[in-house]
Amino acid sequence: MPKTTAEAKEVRRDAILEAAQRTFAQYGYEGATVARLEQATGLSRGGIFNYFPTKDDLFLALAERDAERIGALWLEHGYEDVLRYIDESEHEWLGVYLEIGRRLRTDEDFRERWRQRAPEVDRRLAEDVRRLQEEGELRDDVDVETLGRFLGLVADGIAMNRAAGFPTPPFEDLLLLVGDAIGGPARLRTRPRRSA
Amino acid sequence: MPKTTAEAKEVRRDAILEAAQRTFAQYGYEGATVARLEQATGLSRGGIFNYFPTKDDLFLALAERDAERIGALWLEHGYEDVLRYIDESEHEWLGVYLEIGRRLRTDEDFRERWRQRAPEVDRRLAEDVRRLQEEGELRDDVDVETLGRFLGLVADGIAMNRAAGFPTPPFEDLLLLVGDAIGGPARLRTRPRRSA
Amino acid sequence: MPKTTAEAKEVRRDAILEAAQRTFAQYGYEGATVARLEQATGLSRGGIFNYFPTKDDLFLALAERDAERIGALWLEHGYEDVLRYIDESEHEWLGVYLEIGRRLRTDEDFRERWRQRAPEVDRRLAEDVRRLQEEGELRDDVDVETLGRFLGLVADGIAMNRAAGFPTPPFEDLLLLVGDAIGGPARLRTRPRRSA
Amino acid sequence: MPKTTAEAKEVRRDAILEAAQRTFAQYGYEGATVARLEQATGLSRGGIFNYFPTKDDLFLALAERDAERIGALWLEHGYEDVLRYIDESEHEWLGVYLEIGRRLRTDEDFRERWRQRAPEVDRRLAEDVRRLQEEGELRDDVDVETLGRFLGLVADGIAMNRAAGFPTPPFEDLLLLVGDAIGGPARLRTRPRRSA
DNA sequence: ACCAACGGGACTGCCCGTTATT
DNA sequence: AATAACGGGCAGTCCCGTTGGT
Repeated sequence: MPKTTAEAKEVRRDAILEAAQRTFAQYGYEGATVARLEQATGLSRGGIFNYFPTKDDLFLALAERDAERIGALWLEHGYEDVLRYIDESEHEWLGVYLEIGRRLRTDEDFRERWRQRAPEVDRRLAEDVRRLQEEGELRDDVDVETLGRFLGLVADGIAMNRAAGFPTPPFEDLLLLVGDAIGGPARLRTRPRRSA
Repeated sequence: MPKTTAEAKEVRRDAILEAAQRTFAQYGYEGATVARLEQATGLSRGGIFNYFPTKDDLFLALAERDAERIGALWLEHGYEDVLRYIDESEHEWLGVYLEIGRRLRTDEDFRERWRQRAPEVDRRLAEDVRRLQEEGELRDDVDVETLGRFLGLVADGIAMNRAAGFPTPPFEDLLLLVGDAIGGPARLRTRPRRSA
Repeated sequence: MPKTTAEAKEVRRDAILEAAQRTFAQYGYEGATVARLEQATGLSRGGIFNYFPTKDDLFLALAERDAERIGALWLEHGYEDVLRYIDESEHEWLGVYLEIGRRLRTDEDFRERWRQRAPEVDRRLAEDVRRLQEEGELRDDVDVETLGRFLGLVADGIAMNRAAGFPTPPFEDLLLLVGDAIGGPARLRTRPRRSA
Repeated sequence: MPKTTAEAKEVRRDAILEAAQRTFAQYGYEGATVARLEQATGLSRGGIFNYFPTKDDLFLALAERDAERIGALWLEHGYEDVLRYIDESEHEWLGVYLEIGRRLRTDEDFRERWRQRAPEVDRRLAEDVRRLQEEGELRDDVDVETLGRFLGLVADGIAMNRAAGFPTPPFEDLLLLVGDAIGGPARLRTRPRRSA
């Protein structure tokens, strides 16, 4: 008979993840010392490591959660909402997003663990982009995979700049530019000179 | 009379920077321990710290060098070559590029030191983009600053993906997409359906 | 009225001791972490610490139990059976035996607690050895205390070697050697050259 | 051009070993924390770990040094002097000797590393015992290997008891007993009753 | 009686920068 | 100028024992 119910444990776990999110984002992986994690979570070493055996595991859990969220957002609301989400995100959120890429670069073990993550979402994303192209929403003189990667790349670029505190383009303009980049074949873009 | 001439010293300094470049890129700032820097440079602690009082100073020098290079490339050959340069860059190079952004996010001191860097290049870059727009190379229904930022953002996105080892779009396609995004008002893009 | 009877409690306590025996023997005192004790006993922290307030107390109880057992064996069956018992003992058993000696060396508190243990058995052992000498079973040109200590010393030596996994002499040979070392005055040992 | 000469380095290394010897002996392997090693050596972490990459390596070096010393003593002066050496040894020395056995029991990695130690000495020891037997110094109705193991076993027993602070037999008596145990075939031991 | 969750201390190894030395 | 030795701080993690809870 456990001390608390399973849900309560889940709640606690999420609270830890949430606090860790802020800490990793603000200080980066190495800068997010266990002492800071303790402070952010309000728990002590024993408490935190009861849920995640290692700082690395904690980070990985965080990373997976974020990847899933983004994937779901894309599938349910389309890429525009993903870009908007990233654009509007708190500084804090993006830090972890970028740390994932960073650790993929610099940490071989992490790279391996990440590879073993469920690739289901990725597959469905690719499928979704293909569907868009077939429906004429996307240009067809460029490979659909290329279009998908371009969108991902723009998302990363937004994240990086926002997280670094640099000003990013107004979001509606950004959508316009991206739309013109990937837009469907029929769309003849004779844009009126703007009266600025 | 000094044992080595001033130029010889400069050569040595550059060699250190070059070796450090690889190390920082591969392991990230924290992962690039002084021991690894020793190994990469072939020098010993004393040798390195003789030229750069601190690991942090070494990194800052590296970052500034890179920023200048990119700026010069843009001014001399245009944004397309910048994108191409980044796209073709060795994995190693990009690491440092991204570490700069990261430290801007997570390290307040670094942020401050970076801010004091010569903003001259940035000003000239902005001016260059404005010129392009006036010459009709860029669309005019969107603010010129927005266009510049969009380009920067795409560059960052490319860097991030290439550095993480993800596949990036074929470069010519990428140029096409970006061109369509920011291209001039006269350019009516009636693209032929491709026969795939 | 208690949920379990006093005997049941004793049974449980013994089960814990038994499991702890294996764990201490295999990993040594420090290596026998509470986590491993949990696993070995099948209980949880609460369960264990309910019977023994401290890991240290658990070990002390174990040590005392063993000392008593050895003492009883000696008194009831003589030193030869003690040597045989040690020689035949499982690797696991001996570990604790040796850990006692070790902690006597390195841990002052333990030394003090051990000293307060009942010295009754020791006294009776000494008496038994004296009796043997008086009956002519032991040589009399050497102090009886010396003989007792020699036997103890051999026992320890056997334990140490067996526990370390080193091969020990065949037991019957061992008895022969020890017998010749301590044997009575009348026994003239004209040993035939063996035909090897 | 190194900071110090090679000999000076060796001297320093030995000084560390000497200090570590005391610390390991007094507190045992786990109890000999790096902090205590720092205090005993008068060096700091950086200093110690410059000579031995790991606490474990330090201990292993110590263990090997001791094993060699004992082996050399046996080969040059015979087993009697080995027993005497152990018997007269400082409490401090023996601790390490016993810790070796202990770690052989409880630490698999250590066991493996120890196995890779040069077995040359062991071979020569075995040879030496065989020679003694052939010269009639040892009894021949017992396998020579058994005799060697018996001696080792007695040595361990002495070490254990002395290190634990227990009184051991007077050394001359001990030699007498051991001599009678392993002594040559011709020696008829009709011992006179002593006049106590 | 027993359990999981948690607190907090301590250990080893690493890491950066300084210092004696050549 | 360059080296290797060294100092000292600190991070992650393990570990023991306690506490809230059933």
